[in-house]
Amino acid sequence: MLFPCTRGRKSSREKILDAAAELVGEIGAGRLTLEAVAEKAGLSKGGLLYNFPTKDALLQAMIQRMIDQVASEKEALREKAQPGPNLEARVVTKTLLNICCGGKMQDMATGMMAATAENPRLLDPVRQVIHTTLEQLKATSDDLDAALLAWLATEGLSSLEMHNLSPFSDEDRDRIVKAIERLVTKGIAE
Amino acid sequence: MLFPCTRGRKSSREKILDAAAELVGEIGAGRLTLEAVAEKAGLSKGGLLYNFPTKDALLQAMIQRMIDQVASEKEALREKAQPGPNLEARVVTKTLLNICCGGKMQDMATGMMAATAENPRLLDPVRQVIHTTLEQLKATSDDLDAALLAWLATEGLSSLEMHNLSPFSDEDRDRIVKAIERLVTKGIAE
DNA sequence: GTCTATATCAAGATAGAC
DNA sequence: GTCTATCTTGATATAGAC
Repeated sequence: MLFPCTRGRKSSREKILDAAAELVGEIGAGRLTLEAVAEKAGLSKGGLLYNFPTKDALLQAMIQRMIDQVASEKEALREKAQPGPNLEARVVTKTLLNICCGGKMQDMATGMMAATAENPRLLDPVRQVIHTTLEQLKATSDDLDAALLAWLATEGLSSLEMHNLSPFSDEDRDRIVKAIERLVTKGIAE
Repeated sequence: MLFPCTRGRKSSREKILDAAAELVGEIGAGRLTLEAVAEKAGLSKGGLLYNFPTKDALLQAMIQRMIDQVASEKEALREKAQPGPNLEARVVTKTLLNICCGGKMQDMATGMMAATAENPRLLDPVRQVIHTTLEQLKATSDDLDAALLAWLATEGLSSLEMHNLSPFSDEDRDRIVKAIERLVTKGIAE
């Protein structure tokens, strides 16, 4: 996804995407209205619609930004990754745990939910990413079972956190993250 | 959730809930309209609103029915479960794999998505169930790490399938289910 | 590039007939 | 208990001024 070179301070585009992501978390995906987004971004409805001609365009951009963020986090982690077994799986799980679940970047969640609600086909690019991830895991894992389970457990945790359904305390979560690491390096017991 | 004793053929209520669940899968949660539900259920909008005075009431009933289905499937499986380690975790994962992911009962998914989109607070009862599940796992698991990971992996798979994001073939899925079973009985390797 | 104003439309909900 | 209007609201999108 290309867009004009906007060095310096945040472009309207970015401000709008930020506002939209926050809003979904606050009021729910189904209640995301262009007017509310415009207000939160400090813009009028007309100004918003100059940047994103339709609501679908806005949602699509939210999804794409999320995908790009995940991809770049993944690249960064791949640089620093220790060699060893199930490398790809370790990178994938750590990426998800860093971006989606843990931090402030719950845009991921919210963007996806908004898109799903509005138009399931907007998730097609995500489908593509997930498909590719599976291919890579299959091609490179030393212990595929452990790799898949670690990946799925991460997706599970991330999914619960997305929907604000996570029952885990900080200590619980810490324990889980460590267990996932252990699983992906040591495998399932005989 | 109590409702009138309606032996014999399906009550309007049930037909409406079925229709709503199917519709969400077909057209997306955000496009679930009362009119569409009414039509699919073979009713008019007025007739629908007699049974469920508001859209929230309809969504709430969808959620509750889903919770009840999961609970009763869980009870059934608990009866038949083999004694052994991590029993609760085995019951929980098998329940999820049977109900949510595998079969025809994708109501679960769809109901949840519709509710999330419309009003995140409608998921409160689900939050309660998940919280209780965690408590039970903590109280009864022989190997809590393995129990939690198996549960989360199941949630992850179920979440992908919910959103139609699963990249797994039937063989893949079979392999994963077996791996989850192995994890929950054998644990993580040392 | 952003604003105001407005057209258009569809959705949820109500009232009252049958 | 279900139907057919009808009301009301609010959301997307357009047109054209600044």
